[in-house]
Amino acid sequence: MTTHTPSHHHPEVPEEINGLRMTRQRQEVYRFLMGERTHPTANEVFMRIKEALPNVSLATVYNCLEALVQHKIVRQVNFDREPSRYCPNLDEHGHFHDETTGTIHDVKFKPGINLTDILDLPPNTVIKDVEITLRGQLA
Amino acid sequence: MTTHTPSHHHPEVPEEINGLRMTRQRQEVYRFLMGERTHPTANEVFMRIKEALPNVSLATVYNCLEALVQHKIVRQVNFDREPSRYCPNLDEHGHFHDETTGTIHDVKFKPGINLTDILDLPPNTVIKDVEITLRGQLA
DNA sequence: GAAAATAATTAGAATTGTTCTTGATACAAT
DNA sequence: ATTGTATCAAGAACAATTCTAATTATTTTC
Repeated sequence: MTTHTPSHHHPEVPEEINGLRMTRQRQEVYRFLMGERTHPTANEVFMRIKEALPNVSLATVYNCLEALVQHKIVRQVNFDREPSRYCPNLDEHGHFHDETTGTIHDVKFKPGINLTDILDLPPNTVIKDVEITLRGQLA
Repeated sequence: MTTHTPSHHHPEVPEEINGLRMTRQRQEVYRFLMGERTHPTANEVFMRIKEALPNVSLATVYNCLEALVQHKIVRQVNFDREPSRYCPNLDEHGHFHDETTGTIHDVKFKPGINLTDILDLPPNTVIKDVEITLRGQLA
């Protein structure tokens, strides 16, 4: 028996994350995203992991990304109507879209800031998710 | 000559707003949006103004909306990958998407709050546009 | 005011990002 | 091993939007 049996070795990526079975395809998607600060699109992920997994399909990349997002392993980020991008940073943060270079930067909140402190929300509002996107340029 | 000549009457909607010629179609789109608090989609605008303008096309609605957005007469709002919605409120504000009812509410900032006060932006950043969207429920 | 130039509109085709369908594979549980 | 369940691949389908080409309105120029 020359092939690895998952339970008999020490993998780079755990077999399961947040209850999601980490198949080979999901591992590749996950590993690539973790090493990226560029917020790649599904297609960019696809192009990249094809190097390691030549038979992977774009549909599978979409499936993997959806699974990772649903299990809160990565975040999906949308800018206007552009293709969705994916972000390994799970901390609460916003995104700054630099118009001149087209790059996207994570934006942290200043310490001690609470969204509900600054927004005039109706009472008894349960916020499940916040998305803050900024567009502009680095002068 | 029984038809109106634009320069001879007092229209409900001015002939021009922010340098944009207000054609009949644009007027209908604009007037409908101004009376709506529901952030309609392009298709909803289309369905509605067809009542007044039966020959209007969806492409025209898209053209009108784009023109109105580009001239800063209305705002385009995107929620995840859902169809774009359009908002007549030009004040800086966010949007709360109530998951239970599917409705969208404008969210004001508390007075005196400046986005740059709470975000840890890189120096020399010129912000052209901010989008804040919240998802959750009114418990 | 007519003619020419420009802009807006329409209908439908095309495009794009994403999702769905189907059959094949892999994996897990019995 | 056998059955059941999950995942995957390939390509078709889909939905929102944009584009194309032809037509109609409006503005400008004479």
